[in-house]
Amino acid sequence: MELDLKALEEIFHQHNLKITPQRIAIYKELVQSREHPSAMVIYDRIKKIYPNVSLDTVNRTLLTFAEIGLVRIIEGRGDPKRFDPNLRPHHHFRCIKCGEIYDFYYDEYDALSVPPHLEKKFMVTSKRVNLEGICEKCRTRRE
Amino acid sequence: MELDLKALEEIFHQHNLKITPQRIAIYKELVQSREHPSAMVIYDRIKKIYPNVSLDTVNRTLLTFAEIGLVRIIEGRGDPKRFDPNLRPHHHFRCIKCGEIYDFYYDEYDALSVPPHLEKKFMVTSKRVNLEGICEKCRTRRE
DNA sequence: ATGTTTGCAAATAGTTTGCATCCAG
DNA sequence: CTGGATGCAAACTATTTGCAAACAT
Repeated sequence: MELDLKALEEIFHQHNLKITPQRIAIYKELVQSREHPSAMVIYDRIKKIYPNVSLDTVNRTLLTFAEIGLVRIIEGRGDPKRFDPNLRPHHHFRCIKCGEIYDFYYDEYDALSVPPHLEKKFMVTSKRVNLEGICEKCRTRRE
Repeated sequence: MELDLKALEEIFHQHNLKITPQRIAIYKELVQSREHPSAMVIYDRIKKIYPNVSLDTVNRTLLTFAEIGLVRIIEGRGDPKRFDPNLRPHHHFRCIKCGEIYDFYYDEYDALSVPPHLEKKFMVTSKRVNLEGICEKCRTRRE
């Protein structure tokens, strides 16, 4: 699902992007974070290893990644953009209490067909199902 | 689908919200805009009729509406929040060129079942399908 | 070498907040 | 009357941009 270093560098080459330590670090951090972090969250973590990366670089890099299709910007209700390195077709459940976003896989959703009445008007390139509700943690955690 | 004045005032009462000209105007403007406008867009339009409403009021009002479930904040990729007064179950197609968001109705999507493996863990309160692609306008408009 | 990328600082966009005034009930 | 709602200005958060220095190729 995520790329190893070799494949990552290959992608960079394909898009004429230089292989910089920042880009590698940002991608790695994003991949091993399971919670679809924002630029700020990634920045905070990376700072500990590379104290002189700037938040701007994290932002620019993530946007670059999004442009070349390496990551997706998650659909949400504004505020900090959050990023998803998972390129396999998948869907999201968002907890309305804690804001956590969980990936899940479900063939039935992947196989959804485009509504016939839209097919003539729109060229559909992506289909995603977004579920919302209360996650396990928040449900058991009182209330 | 949208509420008439009577019903709207009724809703306000139910939530102990006062009936102010600003709230009425903002709701009306939102309802008759078919393009899921942002606070700023609504503000610009309303200003022409009520030159002294403030953008803050528009923002606060829309957030209040969202809290009481009168409107929904649309799922998007950050930046300006956009609002949807359509309470009927429906889904969205977003054009990746122009950013326009189109409502559509499709029983098959409404009837989606929650994946069995999630049912134990999550309490699902909302299911939405988001399609993306190129809309008719952008497809015919060259390129 | 050289063109891209980076870090910094400043600018911008969007939204939120504090507070005095105003107005709906 | 009176508490909630509004308008204004300032604060804040997230993101973007200009530019010189640094780095990858």
